[in-house]
Order: sequence, then C-alpha cells, then structure tokens
Amino acid sequence: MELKEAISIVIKQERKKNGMSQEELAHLCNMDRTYISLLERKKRNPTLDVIFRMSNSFQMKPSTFVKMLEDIMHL
Amino acid sequence: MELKEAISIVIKQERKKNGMSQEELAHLCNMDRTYISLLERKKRNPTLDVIFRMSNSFQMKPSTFVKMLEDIMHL
DNA sequence: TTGTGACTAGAAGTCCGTG
DNA sequence: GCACGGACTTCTAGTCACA
Repeated sequence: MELKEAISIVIKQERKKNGMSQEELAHLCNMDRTYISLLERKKRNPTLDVIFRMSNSFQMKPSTFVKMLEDIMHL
Repeated sequence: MELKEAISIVIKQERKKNGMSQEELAHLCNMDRTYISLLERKKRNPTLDVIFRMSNSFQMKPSTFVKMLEDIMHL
C-alpha cells in the first residue's frame, strides 16, 4: 500500500465523518478546492505542512492522522 | 515555533542520539548528505514521504516522529 | 564534518474552467 | 458536489563543487 493511497483514504473518511464537502474542507485548510481533489485522487505527495493543516481542520493531532496512515499501511 | 524549526531540532537530536554524522544518516535514508543539511538548516518543507523515510532510519514510527514535533511546538 | 550557492528536473499547489 | 483538465507559479527533491 502506497502512502498516497493511505492519505486518500484518511482524507475522504475524515472529511465525510465531519460532513464536509471538498470545498468546505479546502476553505478550512486554506487550500484550493482542486488540491483536495488531487489528494483524494492520489495525484499529489503532500508536504508535512499540508498534513498539519488538514489534521487541524479535522480537529485531530497530526500524529493521530499519521497513526491512521500507519494502520492502513500496516506499519 | 515554525514547523521547519521543529523538524530541524528533531532531526539533529535523533541523529546525535544515534551517534550519526549527516553523511551516515544520509546513507541510511538513501538521501544526499546536503539534503539532510538543508533540513537541519530549515531550508525545506519536506514532503510526508521524506518524513516516513527519515523515521525509518531512526527506527521509529512516523507518528512518533510527528509526536515529537507536536511536543516541541506545544500542540 | 558541515555550510553554502548554484543548479536542473519535476512536483507542489493555485486558478481558471468543463461535464 | 465532484472528477478532470490546462496553464501557471512557487517550491521541493536531489546533486555538485567548494569553503
């Protein structure tokens, strides 16, 4: 399982859990709407900075976000 | 405290804890020595992928690495 | 052993739009 | 509400010679 795939899964999952559209999430993260789409379609390898902003929007710690990635990747 | 600063601190700290030079760490990470130097001098915002590779070289989980960043940044 | 400038290639990330 | 694309700018990845 690739990192990009795990990221895609976690973003979609958390975004929907919070009942947000891509656009709403983008706004919260101070990002472009199409960039969220790119991440969910596994087209980008985000910087750590992006992970921190996304985690914040999901009201979780970045390490929790990363832990979810590890679980999905079986690390 | 900026993310780049926290990254710099953790890398230096863990590298020295393991008694490694930048060159030795670079070799373990499959990276160039000067790139490690760039990170330690806060000249790059690394991708998550880079964080995963570095954590692996320190024999720690990426989430542990990120947790250290949070602690330093008081998050 | 590390800092640094210079560099290229390509990726990150934005902004416009369409179906 | 989202996938997808083109065009674009900014920045990272990665390397080298040299101080």
